[in-house]
Amino acid sequence: MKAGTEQTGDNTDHQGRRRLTPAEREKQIVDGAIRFFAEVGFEGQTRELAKRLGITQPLLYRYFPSKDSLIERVYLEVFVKRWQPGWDVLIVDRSRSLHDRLTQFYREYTRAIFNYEWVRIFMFAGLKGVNINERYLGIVREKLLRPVCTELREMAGLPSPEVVPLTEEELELAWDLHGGMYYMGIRQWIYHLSVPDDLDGHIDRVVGTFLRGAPETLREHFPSLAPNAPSSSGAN
Amino acid sequence: MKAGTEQTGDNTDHQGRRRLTPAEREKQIVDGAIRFFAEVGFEGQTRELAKRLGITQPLLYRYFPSKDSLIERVYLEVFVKRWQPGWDVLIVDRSRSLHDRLTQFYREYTRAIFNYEWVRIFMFAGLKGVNINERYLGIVREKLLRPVCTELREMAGLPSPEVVPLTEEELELAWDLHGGMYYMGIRQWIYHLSVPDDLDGHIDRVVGTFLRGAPETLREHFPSLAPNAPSSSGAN
DNA sequence: TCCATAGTTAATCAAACGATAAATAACTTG
DNA sequence: CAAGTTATTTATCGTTTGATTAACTATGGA
Repeated sequence: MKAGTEQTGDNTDHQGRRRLTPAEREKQIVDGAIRFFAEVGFEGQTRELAKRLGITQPLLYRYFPSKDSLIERVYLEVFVKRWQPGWDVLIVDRSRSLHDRLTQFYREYTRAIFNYEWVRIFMFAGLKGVNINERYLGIVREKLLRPVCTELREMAGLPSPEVVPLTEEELELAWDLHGGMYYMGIRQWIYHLSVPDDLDGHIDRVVGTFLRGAPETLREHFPSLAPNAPSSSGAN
Repeated sequence: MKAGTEQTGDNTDHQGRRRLTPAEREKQIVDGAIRFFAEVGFEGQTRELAKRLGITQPLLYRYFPSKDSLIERVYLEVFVKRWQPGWDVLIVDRSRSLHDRLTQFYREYTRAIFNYEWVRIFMFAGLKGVNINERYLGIVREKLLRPVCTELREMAGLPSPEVVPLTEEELELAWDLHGGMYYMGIRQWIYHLSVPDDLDGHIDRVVGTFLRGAPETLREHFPSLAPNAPSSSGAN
């Protein structure tokens, strides 16, 4: 096994030492880091990352002063600008049925974030206790769940939240809808289970099931506020 | 700062070197390891674990030949015997309403597994790619979701799975119910968000919403099999 | 053709980390 | 209480890992 010429590294042709502009190289490192950390978690080693990128470890430190700063950059890249402004208006557009709106929203939403990198990095961040999750889920609550609850009030013929503030119980019902959807991503990218191949049809059925049941649940939850409310408890 | 007597360790009185029976010590180590790994993940260091246990690091290696074997033991302890046999029969007990059964099941189920250790270790295992998750979720699918789908068929007045096999789409609907529930655990123990304080009431509402909507969804999904089926598409 | 600089090679440091061997002290037994 | 067993500690080894440095190489724009 003793070769006359010492084996040079081995990866990526030695001559292929392409010289990228700093901007290109930085992007390449960040993209590679996203994929790498999504796979192995943030304890992944800089040497291994460099190897996968086909560059040397010291070069990483030419672009990022520390591993932590690189991780910070990964967070930024993955989570920023992931909530599309159009979604805000979509949810509250009463010219369309709530079923239509929610179906379209979740089709776009799942397409936007149901991918290996997003789901896993978000979970790693949560387990690590980074504040990013709470911030992001705060957006989900305010821009999605709260509006959905408002629409459900309307659908159920109940007073608007401006008259009777939303309760935690209502928000929890909306969280349940959202959680059922997101759990698909977890099943797929963390538990390695199969998920619906007809995603659009599935979303349609889930939203349909929810919207068929939720208004009645809400009326039960606000017996005194329901339209033509039975004064006390009404049997099924 | 130079003390005459070298400071001895610092934790748990040096003289407190209690000598436990091997069984006691082993249990103490396993319990501590569960809590420790649930918090920091399996990359947590044996020195830190020992410190928290108030013992020295080499002692760990008297009870477990390697860190991996300790982790293996943690898996065993956390996941074994977590599916209670009574649940199997509860789900299919047609002397009670499906609403009752599912409500009781999820009350017991969440009480059994919605805790810091279970939720986090299960997630860490999933991210690490251990086979344990697939095995456990296989049980969930066969012992919970499939039976639930069978009961939904009955409820919707559709043929039993023995006549018309369950479709993936139906199972996905059941996964959605389950996922919505489990997402509560994730929100609480991984994302550090608040969850319903009235858990029983919440479960009741979620199950109610689901059962109110699912039968109709199923009938839509099997238009030709539905009782008094409208031959083609029926408008809402 | 020149030369600024992207990138490599190689070596190394200090701290962290899994694991081991030898020494020590707590408990048991006769 | 003496003797033996073994739970636990002390000290340490070998490796990994984030981070740094110095010297060298070669790409590609002016």
